[in-house]
Amino acid sequence: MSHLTILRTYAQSPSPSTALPPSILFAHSPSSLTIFDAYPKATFHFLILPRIVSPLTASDLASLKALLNRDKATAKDIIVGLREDALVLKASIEEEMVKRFGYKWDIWIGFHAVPSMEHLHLHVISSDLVSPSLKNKKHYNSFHPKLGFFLHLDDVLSWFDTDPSFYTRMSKLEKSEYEPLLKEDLCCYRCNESMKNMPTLKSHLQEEWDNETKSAKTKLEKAKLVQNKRKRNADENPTNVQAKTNEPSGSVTDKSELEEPFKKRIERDDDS
DNA sequence: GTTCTAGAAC
DNA sequence: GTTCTAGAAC
Repeated sequence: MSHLTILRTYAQSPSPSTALPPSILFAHSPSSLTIFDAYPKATFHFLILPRIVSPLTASDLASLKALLNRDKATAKDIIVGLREDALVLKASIEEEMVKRFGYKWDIWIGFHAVPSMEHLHLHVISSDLVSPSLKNKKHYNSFHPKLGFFLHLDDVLSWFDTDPSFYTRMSKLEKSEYEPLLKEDLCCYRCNESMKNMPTLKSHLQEEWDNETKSAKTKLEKAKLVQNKRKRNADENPTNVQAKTNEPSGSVTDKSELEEPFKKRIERDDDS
């Protein structure tokens, strides 16, 4: 069995849960399979595959390019379907992030412009890009969120609503246009700093993620303190909650801690 | 897609 | 001498 066609074999399976072990298959529906990427390029990395069900053929679903260059309405249906599955998956990844790491961080959903394996597959990958399987420049650049090789799902969906000539142009997905991107110099997608080589980039990505984790946890701790303080104040003075919560706290120096809940309150007022 | 390894880069 | 990349082989 060739590694290059293994995904098609999965997608053709009439009974995925009996054919595939739970170490490969994460979930499935009548229209798709969600599998663990065999060589995850981040802490969380899954693939969503559309199943080959009539009237679709393996060749319709060979790649994003193949799909976009067939019937436009069908292509949109398939991609919208994959999106729904991806959002469900994203929610369960976030739940797992909170369980295992105490906070949640970005998850990217998209296609490679030029795939290296046959059969359409949607990547759902956490933004840390910290993984032993991320080994070379091509691996990294293929997921760099601003380089152009990784096609964010919502960008691809937006092509359907632009003028037809733009859709036609984007649907070409020419190898010659995208493959050179994989050879671009290494640079951190977060801070834009250029990196000499892969080992340097990998330790930098680890650092960036560590910093993200640290500040997320600090933020959560601060929020908890504010919450506890409000609760204490309310308990001490149940008849005058409003006056207490409006007191300036004095110790909070970071404005962003206050802006976020404030913004939400404004939005709620606007909605009603 | 990965593994292996020659030779470039340091 | 060691580290690292990138192309060939699978």
